[in-house]
Amino acid sequence: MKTKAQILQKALLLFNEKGYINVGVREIARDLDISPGNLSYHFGKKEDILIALLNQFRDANSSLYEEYFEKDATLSHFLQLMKSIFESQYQYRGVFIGNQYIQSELKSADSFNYKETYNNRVAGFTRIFKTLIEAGQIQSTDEDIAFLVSLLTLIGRFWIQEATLFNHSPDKETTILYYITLLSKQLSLFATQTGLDSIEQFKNNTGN
Amino acid sequence: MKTKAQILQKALLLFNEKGYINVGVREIARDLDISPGNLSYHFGKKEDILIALLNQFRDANSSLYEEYFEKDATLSHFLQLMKSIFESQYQYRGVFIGNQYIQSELKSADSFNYKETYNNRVAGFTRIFKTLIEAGQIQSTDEDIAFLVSLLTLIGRFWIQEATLFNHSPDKETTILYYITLLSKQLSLFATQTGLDSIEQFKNNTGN
DNA sequence: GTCTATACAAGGATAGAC
DNA sequence: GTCTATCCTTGTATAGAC
Repeated sequence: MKTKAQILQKALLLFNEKGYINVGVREIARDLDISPGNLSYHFGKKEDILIALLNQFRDANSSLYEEYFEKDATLSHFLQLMKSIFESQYQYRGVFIGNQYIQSELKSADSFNYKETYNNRVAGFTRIFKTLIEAGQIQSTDEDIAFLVSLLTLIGRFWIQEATLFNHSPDKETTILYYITLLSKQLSLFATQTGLDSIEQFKNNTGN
Repeated sequence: MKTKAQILQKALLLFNEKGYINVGVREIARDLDISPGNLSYHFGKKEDILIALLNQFRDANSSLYEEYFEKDATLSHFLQLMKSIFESQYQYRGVFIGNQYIQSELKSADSFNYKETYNNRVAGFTRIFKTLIEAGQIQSTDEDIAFLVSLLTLIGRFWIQEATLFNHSPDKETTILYYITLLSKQLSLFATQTGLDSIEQFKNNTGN
């Protein structure tokens, strides 16, 4: 295998293990028994390695999309497509998890426990939805609640990253409104008539 | 204001502007006209600043939750809560956007255009959903499609981060299944009977 | 074209003086 | 509490061998 390909392979392996931030160029070179200078020759900057991996990932995805479009348009095929993409993402997870440095260094330290924070949030949301059901605002089974909670924790944690990364809008208000509207829409799918009225009321209040 | 508080304030300002990775401790010290050593005295490691900011953020949120629980359980109040939380997150965005280093350094370089990738993904998903409607698999308005696309792009981009950060499961298959189930559930909310059958078929296939 | 050796700048962290 | 001086590591660039 060419040196360039070897570098990419080893780099991805290490990124997946330790996170992009925690992998040094010297470490990659040492593991491959080449000099750091050689690495510089093939990839000028460390980030060029990241870009090359991102492009590899994107190319792999393109093939998956092409395969999909050759089949019938069914939800089954679509879910198969998504599953393939997710597997591909898992393979390249090191390049997506930019803040894995947080995970690796803070996780063990009891300074800030992400797992615990996550569990607390899930518990909090679950409690909120149960009372919303009791109050006749939404109508849903326990399974629905679990689903809603999963979705809301994910949106609640990562909307800000999406907004920044893809630069939805430079304006704070517009950005937040976009994601709150997303939430409203999702909640309305499970809302009773009373709940729908309440959502409308919220929209009118914030419209002012 | 105490030096410690000043450091936190200035650090957050800089993190929000340039991203955690791109802010050096020397820079924070210089902006405050104190020595790097003094900064080290108050926060042993750079990450200790991050942790302190995360704790500040968490405390601010706790108050918001408490306020919410004092009110009636309505969707309007819940959405108000979420809006407040989002505003708080926006204020602390620098500590959440771990991979802002990607944004700031790759965005201008035409090496990997995130914005373009995002737009392509949105266009691709929109196309897919339109054909799924034509095929009688889902039933939804244009607004519904836009909503579904927004949600799917967010999930599709950040599920891997959530899974890693919160350590849902150490097992690849279980993790992917969890998020694919989430997608299935979301799609089923807009699926026709034919579509629901197709989703069932997918589940049976992957169950083997 | 490919690679090694080496130099340099910048950043995080620490010891010790005041 | 605060500062200076210093150490070590990391990313990056380049001269020169093959």
